[in-house]
Amino acid sequence: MSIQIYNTLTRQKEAFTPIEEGKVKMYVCGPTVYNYIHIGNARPAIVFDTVRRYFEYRGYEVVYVLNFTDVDDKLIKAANELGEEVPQIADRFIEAYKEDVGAFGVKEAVYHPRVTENMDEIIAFIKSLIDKGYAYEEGGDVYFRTRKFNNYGKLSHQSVDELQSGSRIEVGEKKEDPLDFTLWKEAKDGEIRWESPWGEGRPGWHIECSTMAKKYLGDTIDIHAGGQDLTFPHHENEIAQSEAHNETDFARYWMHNGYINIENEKMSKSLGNFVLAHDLIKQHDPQMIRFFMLSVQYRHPINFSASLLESAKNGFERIRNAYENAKHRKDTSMNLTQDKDEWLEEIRGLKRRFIKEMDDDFNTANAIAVLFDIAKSANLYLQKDQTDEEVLDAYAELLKELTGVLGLEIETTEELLDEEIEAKIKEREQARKDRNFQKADQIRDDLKDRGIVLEDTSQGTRWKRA
RNA sequence: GGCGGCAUAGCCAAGUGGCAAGGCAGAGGACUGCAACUCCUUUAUCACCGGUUCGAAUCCGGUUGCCGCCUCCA
Repeated sequence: MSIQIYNTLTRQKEAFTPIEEGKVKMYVCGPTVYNYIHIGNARPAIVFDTVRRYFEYRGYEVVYVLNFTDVDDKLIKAANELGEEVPQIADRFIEAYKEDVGAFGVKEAVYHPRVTENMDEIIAFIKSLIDKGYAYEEGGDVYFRTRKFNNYGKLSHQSVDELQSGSRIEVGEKKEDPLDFTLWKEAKDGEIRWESPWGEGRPGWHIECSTMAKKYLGDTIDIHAGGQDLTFPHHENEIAQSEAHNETDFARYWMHNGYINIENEKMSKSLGNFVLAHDLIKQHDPQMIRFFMLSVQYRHPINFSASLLESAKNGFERIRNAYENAKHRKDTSMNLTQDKDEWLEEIRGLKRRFIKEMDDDFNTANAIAVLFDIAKSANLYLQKDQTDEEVLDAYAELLKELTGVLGLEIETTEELLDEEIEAKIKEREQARKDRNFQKADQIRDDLKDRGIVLEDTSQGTRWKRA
């Protein structure tokens, strides 16, 4: 069974077949780095990181490219407001992006190209489009001749005429046609600029992705991904540019993630109702946030609220508990062989289910449901009077392996306790033996205040961090 | 106006023809010195109306409500 991907281009799930055996060339539209990212920006980062991890789990090499838009109108505006230069701002927020997204367990891309580092390629790309008649220069700007590209609208499933009727016609535009879009923009006074055959200026937004995808991945890539709102016009324009230029298909599979809503309203920087990832990870376990995001199918919208986060926290805790319980029980486990094989077969079956769910368009919601079933199964096994080390290991390893595929870190207690706390726990155990429960409870309360939660099991007392 | 999405238990959320997954919260019980963890039990006329079918949450037609894109946006 192969991996199925819902392709925006065809509006259906398709079996994934790579261009090159065993390799996935994947381009994800990255952020414009003029501010900290909000959690809506974090969703594609997390979702497509999970896609990447799953491909890798299934044995593919993934060439993962995520670009940074480090020059555009918003950056220029931010620079003016803050009294800084564009490159300074870009550098700062690229670092912030990597830090925030890293907290969510997102791996670094193989390539993180920046617009300003690919200016020669971008200019050459535009020049070639002009040579082919797909673009024209007008007063220092360069525009793409949209109607000349016959397949325009194939991704968003709109005809050029329908788009035309809905489009705004700006007064004083230099465009031949309202549907044409900017490839190169003439610099205004004081704006950051690059030399070009059309005078000093900077690239339009869409051209960077076409150029950098080609440079790092080739004329045709396997997967192009981004937020739903990029479908039109951004991705549609990329297709027009790239296919006009390369004269071949640009991307075989297009993936788009749904929005995050706040109070059922779209969150966006322009609406001002956003939650910055940077702030959120100070208040909540970022791993739990990732778990929350993956608990919904990536194409569906997610509503965001404190109570939903609380619910996710408790759910994630359940999976972590099962893992810790299995590991803890192992210390006192005996090796028994009677029904070992049945349990190991059960464990293999659960793993197959996880893979089956992920194969179906990365259905992380169902994959997480399987994680809960593994936790339940492990907990049931742990109820037995006697357990087998191999089975306990198999449960713990499976939980670690599959949470890892989702980019979730299940380990919570790498740090060892200091001696004082260790001594307190021993002291309490003695108190319990002496049936001095008042003292025992006192110690437990004290440690709880210090963030250490104690649990008494039939195999002895164990602790975890709150 | 064009294109598209969504409506499933108190909440979240899977499920595209065959007795409605899973989680959170609640209630009751077991275990426990008490807790915690865990286990067991427990809650759905799948927005509405009509149709196709032996059989529909799922397919078709219609209705209502909410949302997105068509303009910078993940």
